[in-house]
Amino acid sequence: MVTETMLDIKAIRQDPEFFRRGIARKKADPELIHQLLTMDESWRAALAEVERLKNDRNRASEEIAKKKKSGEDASESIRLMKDVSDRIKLLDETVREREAAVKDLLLSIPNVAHESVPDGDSEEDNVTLRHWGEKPQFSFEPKHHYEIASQLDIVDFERAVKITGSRFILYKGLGARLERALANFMLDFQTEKNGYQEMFPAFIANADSLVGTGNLPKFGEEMFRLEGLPYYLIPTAEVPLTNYYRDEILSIEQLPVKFAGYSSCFRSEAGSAGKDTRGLIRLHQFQKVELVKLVLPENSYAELDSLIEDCADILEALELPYRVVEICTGDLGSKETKKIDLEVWFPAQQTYREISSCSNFEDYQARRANLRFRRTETSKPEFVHTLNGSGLAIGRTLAALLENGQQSDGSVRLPKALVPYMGGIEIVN
RNA sequence: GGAGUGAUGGCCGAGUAGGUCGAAGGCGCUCGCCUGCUAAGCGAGUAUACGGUUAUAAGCCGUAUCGACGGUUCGAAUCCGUCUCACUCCGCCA
Repeated sequence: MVTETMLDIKAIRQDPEFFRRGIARKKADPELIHQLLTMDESWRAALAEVERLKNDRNRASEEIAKKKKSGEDASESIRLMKDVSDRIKLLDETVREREAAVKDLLLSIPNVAHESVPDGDSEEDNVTLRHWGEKPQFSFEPKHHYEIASQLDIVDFERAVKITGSRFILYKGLGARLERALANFMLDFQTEKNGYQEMFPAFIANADSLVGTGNLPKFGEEMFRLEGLPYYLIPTAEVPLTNYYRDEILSIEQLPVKFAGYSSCFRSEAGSAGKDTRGLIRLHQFQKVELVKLVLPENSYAELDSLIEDCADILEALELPYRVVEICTGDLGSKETKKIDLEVWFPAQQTYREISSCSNFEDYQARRANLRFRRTETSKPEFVHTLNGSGLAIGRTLAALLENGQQSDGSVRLPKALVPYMGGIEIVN
């Protein structure tokens, strides 16, 4: 059963002050905690009352059964219980309403950031942790990736708009080959070198799965929904991979689970009109190799570090300069406790752009997706911690390769690691 | 898409003239006994969630859960309705 619980209500009852401070760091209203606890109390009061009535009813039912068996008259008890049953029906409704209210409030409360996350108000306050690689020097004015792609005729922007619409593209010739080569290279790398299990999921997921990862109910407008069906195009392979063990209890030997999944990703990009409208940066459909880990709670921050390394490995193998950026509390999503972005260098724009995002959700998704493990055969199930990171977004990787590898004659030199995947082609021209 | 069958605990599998059924039995598993070792045998235990009590322990009390949701009833695994899924046959396709 998928729950819509986000945080542990028991933990909040236990230490409300901790959560007040925690959500204040994320720029949410600390008063929410008070509202939550008030509603929680009234829910529990109603629950206790209705459970007491049900207890009465169960007892009376036993009595009635006995009387009937021995031939006594039970009509008086039955008359009394009819009244009790009616009251239960009404109170049950109250309990349901208050429970729903508690869940709504819980959903509006963001996950508390890890103590190591830097304070900040916005993306301005994110902290660059390190840089890797030499930015390429050009003896000419470097072109934008979309200019290069158009001139080499490896991406057809105009006809893709005709066929589908804006923010869709079509890879052509060596562009299509490059897209395929990148997918194969990334999957081979993550499975052979970094020990992930390859997964190829359906690109459509049901509502329960999207609730499990936290895409629903709050972010439904960012996804494409199939008309008349409770199905959505997945915004990332994180959805099917994280939900793979939903409602299951794993044994401790199975952890950590490490999945690498290739998929198309569909984003409606509602509210991003006018942003990055050219090129491969912001599309309704792109391909990505996603890494997902299910891990022991005590290991999740070490696992986040290694996840970042696994993603950075790809950039290094592709000889792309990048930097590592720690997201501050004000820029952190409501679900993550800590997030590190990898940003790749785009010479034409003279800027770094996000190409991978690695996050720890602690037990946020596990709680929603009911993803648990047992330490021993007889111990109580506990929630795992879930993490994911892009390893990597293929469209943006392809764009970065074009810009960083461009030469004065308009051709593009490919990194050595990719050449075997391109059937020996070193230069795209 | 058409026709039919089914859905019970970790697994298998009883249970429909509604009544102490959270659910017989078996397997598996855990602990103990026994046994040169292993196997066999003997005994006990073995779901989850939520609420209450409590030390945020154990235990105890209560409520709910027999695919899901809703209904009938004092009372539903058992009756009725809707849905979902699985399997078989036909059709269609890659």
